[in-house]
Amino acid sequence: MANIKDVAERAGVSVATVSRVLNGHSPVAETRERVLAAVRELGYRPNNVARALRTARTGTLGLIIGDLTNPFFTELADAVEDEARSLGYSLVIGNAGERPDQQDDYIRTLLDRQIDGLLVSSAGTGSTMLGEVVASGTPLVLLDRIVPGVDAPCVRADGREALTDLAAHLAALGRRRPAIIVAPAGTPTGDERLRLFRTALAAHGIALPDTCVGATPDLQHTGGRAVMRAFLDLPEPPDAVLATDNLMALGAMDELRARGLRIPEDMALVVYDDVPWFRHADPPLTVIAQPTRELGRAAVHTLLARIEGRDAASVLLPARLVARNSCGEPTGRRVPAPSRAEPV
Amino acid sequence: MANIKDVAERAGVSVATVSRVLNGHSPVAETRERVLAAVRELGYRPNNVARALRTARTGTLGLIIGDLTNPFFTELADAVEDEARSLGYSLVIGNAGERPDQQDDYIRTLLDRQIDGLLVSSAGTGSTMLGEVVASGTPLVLLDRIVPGVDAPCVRADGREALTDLAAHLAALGRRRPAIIVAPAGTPTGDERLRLFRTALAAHGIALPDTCVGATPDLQHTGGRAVMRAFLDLPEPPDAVLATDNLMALGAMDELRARGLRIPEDMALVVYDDVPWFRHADPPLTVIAQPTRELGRAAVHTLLARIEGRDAASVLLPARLVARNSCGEPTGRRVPAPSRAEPV
DNA sequence: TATCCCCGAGAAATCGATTACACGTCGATC
DNA sequence: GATCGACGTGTAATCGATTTCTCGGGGATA
Repeated sequence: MANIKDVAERAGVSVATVSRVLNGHSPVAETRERVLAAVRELGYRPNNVARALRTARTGTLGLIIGDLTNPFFTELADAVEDEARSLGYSLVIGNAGERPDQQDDYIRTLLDRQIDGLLVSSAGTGSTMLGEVVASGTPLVLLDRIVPGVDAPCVRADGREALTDLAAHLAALGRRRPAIIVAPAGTPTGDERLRLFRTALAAHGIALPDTCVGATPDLQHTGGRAVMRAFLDLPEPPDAVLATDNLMALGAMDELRARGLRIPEDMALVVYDDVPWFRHADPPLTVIAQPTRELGRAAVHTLLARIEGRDAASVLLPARLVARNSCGEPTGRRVPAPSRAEPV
Repeated sequence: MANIKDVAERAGVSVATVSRVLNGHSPVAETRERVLAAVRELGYRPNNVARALRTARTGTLGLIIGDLTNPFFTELADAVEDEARSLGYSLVIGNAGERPDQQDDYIRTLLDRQIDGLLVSSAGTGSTMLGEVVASGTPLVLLDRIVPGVDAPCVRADGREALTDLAAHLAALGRRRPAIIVAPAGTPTGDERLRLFRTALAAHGIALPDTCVGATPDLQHTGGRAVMRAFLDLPEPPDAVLATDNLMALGAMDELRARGLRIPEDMALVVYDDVPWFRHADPPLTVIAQPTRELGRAAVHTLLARIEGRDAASVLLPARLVARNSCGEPTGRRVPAPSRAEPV
């Protein structure tokens, strides 16, 4: 592979001139043409490793996501990638697999590769490396998940409005015994969703007793299924369930089907996160949709602000209720906002 | 951030010694301990950019996938990532978004970053950069998709056996008018699946007329829906459809539902690629499952072989039919092989 | 006791770019 | 016509590691 020296020789100039031409620093017509011709003829492409060493900028952002096989994170990663790319950065995606140790491992790797900034959807709250990232001065932005004690802006969705709408929706449909499937207590995201849901229900005089709060240690579908099983075995089972993650919802649906129970007749189901196939499910699922792509975009901008030394605050974007048919509602309407047709 | 010079000073040795200790080249007890202590105290971590410049090895592999939001590719990427990671490499994932120009862009970026090797699930066959990769000497392995004219080993699944089983399965269930939804003619993967399916059906005396071959220009669910619509408008609609991609299957299912048609009573449906939620669909879908994780693993090994200068041949792993209920089959059996319980 | 070898460790070259500094040339100004 | 500035370009330092070459000292052998 040709290097800058080869180009310089071929063009009959010094390496400094080549560098200046290529970076648009000061050169003029004649020399410029000779250099560009040499570049073309040799198929020269600058070595980014060398450039990064000298400039201390790699043009690479890191993204750690909770789980590569979770469609919510995938869409998020896709959005981040798009935005980073359009701004001239490339992206290294690290998959934490929902394991804090693997996450720390990955953060270490990315730090060693001298990325310019890091986005993290943290798996759990026990990451020791996050503190080190902040200490090392590498710009850091949290995405989707807060981590207590880590001093970095966080870009995420606010479920208050959507959960308020959901409570109204359920109340209007006569559901009086709601339940929720969440991450274990102590998980900030789970705790918050539980709290907001409970508050929103209270406004309609509906209680959310502790027996109707099911925590899953894993955030997987097996956990969701186990919780649904426990709900159904209750003396007075709930008549509506909010699954706070798409995988847990899958498990819950399996348990319902296994017992021959139908959605929404026997049980209303609402899912957090709008995974593409939910709208094609039978019945189409009522969901709380996070503004995934906007989150990704905002996260990149926030991170770039930090990288460029501007300060950047946390961002909170509203999630919204998308009412389909899994609570008994006629199709294609948003509640309680004015109806809005949804293309299928 | 501390550098090797700081460590050397603190330990009272030269930078060369530090490097040797850290790379295990020739160290001895006493000096070694001093160096390690200094490393610990300063929190030193080697700068990989500098190391890469000197050694011409970045310890990074590139992976270009067709579409980040397609669960098949996600699972593949996850598998590749796992394997690469366990072998001490990190992975940069590039998302081609099924667009050859974006793919070329990405390949360029990765090449500039001096990755040690590249895995590509090519979007289309029109990539001009793939030739350049080969020419540049960067080790290249194709994954899942062949690209004619590119001289590199390819790791992918072989559908012959599965499609043979599928033909037998459909014949046994009395389906006589099968159809297929494929990528447009000229797409190697699509052409091959069509050819193999047709041959397999012929062995049972079943024809696959051209009217029952529907090509979708996009590989998305809208295309799948359009093709299914055309099939259903035929004077004699098919009684079984093979969708050769999970997204196209989604669209096909939408069209069936919109017409009030049921699976499998009114139409048998089989899908290429076993996306996790297919087994939770209603009815659970009969699929042709590719050995995704094995493909990812094999691809990494093949690429490493190339990187280390050993030669490496193409790899072909068998896909298999997983019969669930979408053709009318009782649940949980593989056909025609002996039945095998499948955990749900 | 003298010679040779081996081994550990330092000095310096190196990877390929960017960039501070210095220098020469040219036109403009007084 | 001499001086100054601006401008274009070359020389060389630099980024942080690895690695070659070299040297000094200690142990073994004759």
